[in-house]
Amino acid sequence: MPRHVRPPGPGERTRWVLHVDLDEFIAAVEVLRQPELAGKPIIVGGRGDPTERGVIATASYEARKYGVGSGMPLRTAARKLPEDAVYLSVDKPAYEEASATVMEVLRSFPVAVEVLGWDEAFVGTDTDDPQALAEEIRAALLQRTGLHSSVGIGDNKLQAKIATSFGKPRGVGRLTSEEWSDVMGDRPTTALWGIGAKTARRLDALGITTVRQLAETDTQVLAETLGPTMGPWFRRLGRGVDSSPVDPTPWVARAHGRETTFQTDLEDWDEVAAEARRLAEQVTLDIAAEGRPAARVGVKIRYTPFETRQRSLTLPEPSGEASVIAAAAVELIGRLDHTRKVRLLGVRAEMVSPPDGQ
DNA sequence: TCTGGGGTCCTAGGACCC
DNA sequence: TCTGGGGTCCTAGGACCC
Repeated sequence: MPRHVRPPGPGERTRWVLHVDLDEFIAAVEVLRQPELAGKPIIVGGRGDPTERGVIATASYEARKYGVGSGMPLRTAARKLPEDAVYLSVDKPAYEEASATVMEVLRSFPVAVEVLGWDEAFVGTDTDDPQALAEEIRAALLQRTGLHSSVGIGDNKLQAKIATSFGKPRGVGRLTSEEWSDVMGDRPTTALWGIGAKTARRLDALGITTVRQLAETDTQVLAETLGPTMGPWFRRLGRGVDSSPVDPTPWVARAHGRETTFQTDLEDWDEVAAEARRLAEQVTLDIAAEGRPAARVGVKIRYTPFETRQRSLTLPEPSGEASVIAAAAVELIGRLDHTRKVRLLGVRAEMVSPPDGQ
């Protein structure tokens, strides 16, 4: 396979970037385990009970025909879907295992692999035939995991990521600097990876609605209105420019958190504090597994009516003790508005930086 | 009876020090 | 009696992503 040359080293820019994205990953893993579900509308999310509070993690393509998708409340989805729809709870270990195999397959190619999540990764390569490599990767993934995927080809990560959507499902899309302006120019700014609804609204206020307008806006103006870092970065997004290399360095967690949504709102703040202690213990187990103590502790509260608040503090000294983390969480709970009802509670711990060399 | 759970990164503003 | 300006740390909050 001479055209794939050699694996690029860490931090090295490659000629091509491929973005590999598994199709309906979570639903597809469930079908592998229960083949009789194939072809049915499948919803994975929450505890698998559409009468409970919870949202969709993944909907199968069959289910998406009914207008449901990721992030939609399960109760809303249940109203749109037919009787024979299947609701499943989230089985994290199963997806982690499937994901590990997927990444193993990618790493078996002479490329740099940067993992983005359970079901997607960037691949950096100097091959002279990215299309062939993309097809080879798709075939290898299907053969070795039974899972279908889509691949985007670009000159950089930003382009490759967007290109994948042009290939979905089960195909290969392409978006390079040469095509950027023609393909992306008239699209709304939200078509860019990194611009969501809130930022789009702020850009709108500046008279910027399309990718082309964003690309042509003066850097100074963007820096002044959107911040010295974000402003210029948004402009680069608009131009399809992204110089960040595919980084194969293993991911190191900065923080761990646990949160729960209560099926009925909590009004008793003693119960909220008790729940915070319970979550703090789970977080302590998570960070103990990393082998690094917590430097900061935070809590997140979602009230009813829907409103989110966060509080955090720096510990006097880093600690991996459940009692210390729990006490900090309870202290932070004390700073919140106890006249309100609680629908969600989260506790998180930011860990000290890993020893040297990241 | 809408609106999860896991994260990352950036910014504004105050405190504090020199 | 007046009180600038730079640097750093901390808290709160927000945006975004999968």
